[in-house]
Amino acid sequence: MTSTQFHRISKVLADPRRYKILRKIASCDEAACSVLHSRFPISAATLSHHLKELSNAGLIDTRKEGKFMHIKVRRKVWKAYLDELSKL
Amino acid sequence: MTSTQFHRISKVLADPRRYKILRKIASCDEAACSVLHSRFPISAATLSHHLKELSNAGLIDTRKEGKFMHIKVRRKVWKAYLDELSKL
DNA sequence: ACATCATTTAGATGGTTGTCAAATTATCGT
DNA sequence: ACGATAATTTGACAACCATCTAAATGATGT
Repeated sequence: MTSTQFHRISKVLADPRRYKILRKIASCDEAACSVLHSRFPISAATLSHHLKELSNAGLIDTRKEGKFMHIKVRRKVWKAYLDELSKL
Repeated sequence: MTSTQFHRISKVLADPRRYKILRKIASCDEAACSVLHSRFPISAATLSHHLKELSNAGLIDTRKEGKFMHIKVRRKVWKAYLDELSKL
């Protein structure tokens, strides 16, 4: 894990709502964008923004199926991030 | 660890320089404020600001000895934070 | 009492960030 | 081709944040 990615992940975790979104995604094998939208009291644009931030940080994988977007947590990246933190 | 403290710590870790400061403190048993200041290219006011953020998040303990300030990482809080993250 | 030192606080500044509405894009059903 | 749907992008806005200088505070030495 590069220093750049490490700090990207740290920044992304700074927003409580975004962290909740990440936890929601992590609570199932794969999450649908529309389901996330129905669970969080924010606009579709804001949800899209947060998902982009998570994706840019490398924390999630996304795949499109027709109009629908499916998201899953990249467990290996998450583990690497925790390993890095535990070096403090 | 409360949800509030958890998010405070996450926010505090979002700034790369502040994280470096935390690592520096963690690299020795106890760090002196003046030593930290000599090691980071920021003003004393900015260093003070960052130390206050770290303290408010509960990540460090500070003690005064005359004019000098000494700082150490609260290892138990750090461990609790990592434990929480690993629940994802 | 006064000067010096270490640190903190106050206020200003410029950059960042989460939120929205509106527009846009891509997909699907008719 | 067209309308509806799911999701993204754009631009604006308000709030947040790291940085600075200057001033203030408290401890120390004379």
